[in-house]
Amino acid sequence: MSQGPELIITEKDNAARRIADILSGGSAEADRLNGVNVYKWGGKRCIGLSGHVVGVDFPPEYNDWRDVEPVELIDAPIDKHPTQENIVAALRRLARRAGSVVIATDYDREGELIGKEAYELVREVNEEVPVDRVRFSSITENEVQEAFANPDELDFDLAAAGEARQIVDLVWGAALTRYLSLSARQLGDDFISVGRVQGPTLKLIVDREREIEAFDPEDYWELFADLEKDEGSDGAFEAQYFYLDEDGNEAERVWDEAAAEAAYETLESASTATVESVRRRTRTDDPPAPFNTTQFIRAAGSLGYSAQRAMSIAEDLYTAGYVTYPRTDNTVYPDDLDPRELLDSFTGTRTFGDDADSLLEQESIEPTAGDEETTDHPPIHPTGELPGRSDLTEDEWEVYELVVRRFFATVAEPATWEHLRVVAAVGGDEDELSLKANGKRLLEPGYHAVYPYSNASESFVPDVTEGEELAVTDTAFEAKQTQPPRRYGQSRLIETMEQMGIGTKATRHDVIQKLYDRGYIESDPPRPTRLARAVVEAAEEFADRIVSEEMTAQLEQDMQAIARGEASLEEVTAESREMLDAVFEGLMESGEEVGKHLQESLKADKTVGECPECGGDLVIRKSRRGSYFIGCDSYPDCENTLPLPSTGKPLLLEETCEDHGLHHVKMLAGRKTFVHGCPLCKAEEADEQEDLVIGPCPDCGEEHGGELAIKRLRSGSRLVGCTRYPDCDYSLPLPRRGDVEVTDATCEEHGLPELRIVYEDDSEPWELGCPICNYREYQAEQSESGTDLESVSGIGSKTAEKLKDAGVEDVDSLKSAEPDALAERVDGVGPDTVRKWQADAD
DNA sequence: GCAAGGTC
Repeated sequence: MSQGPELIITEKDNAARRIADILSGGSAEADRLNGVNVYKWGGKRCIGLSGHVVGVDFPPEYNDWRDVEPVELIDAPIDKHPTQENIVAALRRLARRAGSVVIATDYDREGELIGKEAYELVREVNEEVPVDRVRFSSITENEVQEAFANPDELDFDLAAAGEARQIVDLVWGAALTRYLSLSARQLGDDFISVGRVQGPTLKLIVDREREIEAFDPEDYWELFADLEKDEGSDGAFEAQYFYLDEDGNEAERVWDEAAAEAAYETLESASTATVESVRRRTRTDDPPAPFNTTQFIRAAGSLGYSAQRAMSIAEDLYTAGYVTYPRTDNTVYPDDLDPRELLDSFTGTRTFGDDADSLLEQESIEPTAGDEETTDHPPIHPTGELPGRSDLTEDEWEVYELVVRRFFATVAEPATWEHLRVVAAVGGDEDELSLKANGKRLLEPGYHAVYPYSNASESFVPDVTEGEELAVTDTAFEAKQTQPPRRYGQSRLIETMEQMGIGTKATRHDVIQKLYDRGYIESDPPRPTRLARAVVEAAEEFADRIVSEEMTAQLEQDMQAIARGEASLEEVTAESREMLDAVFEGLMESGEEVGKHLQESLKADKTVGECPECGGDLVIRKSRRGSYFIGCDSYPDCENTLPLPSTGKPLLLEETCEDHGLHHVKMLAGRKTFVHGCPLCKAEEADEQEDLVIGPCPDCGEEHGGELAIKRLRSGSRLVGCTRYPDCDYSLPLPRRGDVEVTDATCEEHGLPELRIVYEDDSEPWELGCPICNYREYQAEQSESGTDLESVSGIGSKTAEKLKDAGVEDVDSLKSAEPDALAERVDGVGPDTVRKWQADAD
């Protein structure tokens, strides 16, 4: 029997802490090793990894994209190397003296692989130690105790299935990405990527855009009448004309204009309608299933959160202990979730107390269940540990409330509706027309009472009886057109990816973000760029698999075969490599074609329009200082340029300027995004507008007689600046939006008039006051707050709070912090993470 | 500097 402590390895720190807590009965203490948390009690140690701590890649001699032919990557060796050095080092140190090891990573395929990676790291330093595997699908007392009482073995076949995926993804992704990037001469930051998941996702978006463009609208007409039970009563309602089509189905759209007009003539001349039938039905409306990641993102999406933002908030709420793990496919609550106990934790609270009480009054509580029951994690639900209102930001609170209320909904009663359908007729025997109205009344609100995000709107139709005469008080004849399909929104995209089986709960939202980062999509809902179309077209012609969902479907089958022991990793990856060989044979034959097409599309994405000076192309360029401007493609023969605003990244809109034919420009800058419009119009407006002098320049007024003036720049921005510019560059900013008015009031300190900003819409004018005082106040505010830590990607509100506790107040102090020392002070944060933040902040 | 999958 080996001596030494038992070492428990989990997939993440959070799980390690909770498992240690359960197994130790609360006595475990946290210690830090290499900046990694280790929980200790009795003869046990528990450490959390950070997902994969080793990664697959080609050896360094394959690193140079220019030196290595992409095709060579197909049969290149693949190495595994630590990617999280500090965690790997800590694990090795613990493993060396461990008497036994228990792998307690997540209960899914990737968890098995992560477990196997940990196993190999253990074996490197300790050949003898026995290694067990435990499996549980939620970190609760019962499940964890049960799992540790019945340890199992690692499933090496299942892990091999995951490894096969890693290899196939790397080989196809890297070889094709390098090929496309090289052929389009796009090396560096702007490389052109493809992959098994991003490919089909991008094709989905491009295909939809193709449908929209190919769409041929059709005219149709719809007819409506307002009916009233008794004249002057409040029993008025709208009814719509319908008829039975050739197949005997009810139809409302009239496709023939003459027929529509004839019907309308009858309708318009009718003064009464006779009720022909009344049908009343009671419908139950079942409460929704528990949240998996996709449905959570969708619900948060309807509150206005992007997929990325929703997940980031959920992550913070999870880390703080308020909600369960947010990455899950499961829509069935585990047996040991006791709804009453969880509801109990909300009683007496201001926001949720009343609803929790009313739910607890139900005789029996039977939570809803969705179709997916998985072993990974429970559905997303509140943990029962409640945040105070001031512990969370407004957004966090809104998302937290959504999760709480979704849980409430899943344990609430169904709603019942009364549907009332009335059919009435107008006209005589010859030209009789049918009108229908559908009313909806909520009889029992059920779950809607606790879940206001669902649609519970009623539509009124009064109580009428068969044979009753109704007055026709108004009629409407509406000419309409069929509409093209809508672009996918982010949550629809994620739902569709889930249906197609591409990506995972933890990656789908990242894939969408990647498409934005690569310049494939823009705006929200996302719209594909020319480059995206060219990439999809090239793939369709030469490497169809990489943009087809089939690749994932096939890989999924192969992985299952490996997991069952019916196929080997070697067989599957060898077959995949052969297919990629065939793809490259086709690409080699195409010569320069693919690259040319990609380059043309890249240029089209940047082309604003025709240069008015030389007839060449005006394109968006980036200056050496990193700012954007518009320049002529014929430079240096033509030196025409137009400035762009200094904030944001330019995006060309479809819309073009009527005067100049140039595309309008939108500046993307997160919440500060705005439409700049035609860059030439902006420049001309600035040239035409006289500077308006408002007072002496505080810098050079006395000495040189400089004066301050309200100026409009060719880039579209406005400022108060010195008339002696460029000899004097004194300036004060002015807001982009609204008209600047000069008031009669004068600032005594600076001798300048006070300014007011008035807006085109009716919103309150902004009394900006003296521009010098205003700017001074603005600067004071800025320096007080510093740059917000949360502006760094990866830092949420909870982490920001922890950093502040450790004395790091803003981005500047984060940048100057010493990573190892900071990691020691902040729970759950390693030095590598700090370095990543520092890099992001730069 | 490539992918996709974990996690932060």
